[in-house]
Amino acid sequence: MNHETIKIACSDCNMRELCMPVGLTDDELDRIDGIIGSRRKIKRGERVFHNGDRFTNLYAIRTGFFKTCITSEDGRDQVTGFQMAGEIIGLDGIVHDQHTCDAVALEDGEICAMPFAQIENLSREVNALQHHVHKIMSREIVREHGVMLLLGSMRAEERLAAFLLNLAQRLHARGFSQSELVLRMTREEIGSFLGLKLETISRTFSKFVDDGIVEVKQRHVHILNTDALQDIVNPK
Amino acid sequence: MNHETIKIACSDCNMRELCMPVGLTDDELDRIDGIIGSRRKIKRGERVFHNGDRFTNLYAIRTGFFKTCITSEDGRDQVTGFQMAGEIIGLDGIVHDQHTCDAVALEDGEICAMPFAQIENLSREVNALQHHVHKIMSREIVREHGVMLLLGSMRAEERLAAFLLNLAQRLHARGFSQSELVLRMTREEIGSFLGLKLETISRTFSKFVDDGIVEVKQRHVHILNTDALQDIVNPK
DNA sequence: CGGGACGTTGACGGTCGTCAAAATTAGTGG
DNA sequence: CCACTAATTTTGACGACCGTCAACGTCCCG
Repeated sequence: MNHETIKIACSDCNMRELCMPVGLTDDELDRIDGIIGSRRKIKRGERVFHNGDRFTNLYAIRTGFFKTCITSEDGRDQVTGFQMAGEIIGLDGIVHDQHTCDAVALEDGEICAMPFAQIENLSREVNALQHHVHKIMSREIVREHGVMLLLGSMRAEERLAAFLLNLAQRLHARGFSQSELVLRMTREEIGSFLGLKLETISRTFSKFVDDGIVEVKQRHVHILNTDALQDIVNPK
Repeated sequence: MNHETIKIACSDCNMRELCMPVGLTDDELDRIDGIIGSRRKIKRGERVFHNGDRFTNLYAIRTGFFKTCITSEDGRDQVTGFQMAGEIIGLDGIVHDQHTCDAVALEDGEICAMPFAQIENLSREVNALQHHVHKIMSREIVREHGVMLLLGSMRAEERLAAFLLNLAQRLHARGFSQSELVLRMTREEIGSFLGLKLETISRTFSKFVDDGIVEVKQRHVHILNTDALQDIVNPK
């Protein structure tokens, strides 16, 4: 193991409001700090975990941008999500003590490894932590319902519009601009997530530009008309 | 409330291996019995819960066949899953104390309501229950990853073949035939789940019949060639 | 027996995938 | 810093797949 690891505390982490339950006592917070095993730097392209890896940790993203993807037997690939600071990855591994997807860094970043056995131990004593873990898993289930709606019933323009609005909203919640965003993934990865081919992503971007809804320079996207995007997602 | 409710015990339930962790002591099993609030009969078409309902219970299906579906603002509908005996529904409600989908019975059945607050209480003391709850949620996340792969990358024939194999396998695990199944849902509901229109479902069934892979009489499906279905899902 | 829900089939068109080529950018090593 | 190669993106032409619309058939239940 040549990963750089640093001992760190949630209490110092500016992502705490995103990862952690609110209203903890100092004592509870200290105890949660104790289960954060290590902070690990991840380089672009590096995998946090891989399909088939033994499951031991959940990972909280401190910085950076990640994707999770599954590969079917015959080599089909599906991006199941893009994750950013404050989000938790690895929940797929619990059921069979083994990860069923890959988590890959799309840019350099840092993650906190949290041994799941310790999370279970501590959540028996800290009710807020227990409920928080349940909420995180439930949130992921609800998020995936939304993706199923997108994949099952939306057309290409609707999918891309929904995708851009979702990204912008999540970045905004982290203090970034609501209208300026930098895509950390390729057109192919967007396409894989949205169930479309990269050419369709490219064409749809071009159409949005023609319609004056966004400006696109490479991976820099400037949303000029949020309402128009919203109307595309939810045609009245 | 005019729902018929019956006090019931997990220890008597023949679905126990499916709902419950294994290796519990008698004492632990008794305590889990204690949180099963009521057994409720559900008629075909009746809703177990509805989008917007306050979340208080998870529900274990004892008998019957159910669907869960979400509706978007503009009225789009997406079936997010079909559930049968031994499966748990309601996990979507945890994150916001409110259900975000509908659960509807596709045939008469019985469910066990399990107050989630009591599940949390007891799982602080019974480790096997705690871990079981985590596994159930993780299993649902992994299942949805599979649906995303299906919706994102498969063609109509592949989707329907995967759907039939999945149903047959789950029914087989419950002691039913591996090759004979009765669909409890309409073509439209299958289509909604698979991201296809009902006409496409009907046409694809017809094609499978022409190819000698299945026999279809209404909702009765006889799988004649499982390998052929498998080859459709996973073309080599 | 009649009405309504459900299912099947056909014709046609639109959306998006496929294939190909060119343009632009990023990455690498000299 | 520059040259060169690989990776990514854009755009076009064409066709396949599936959606839409319509008509008809079947089953179920009162």
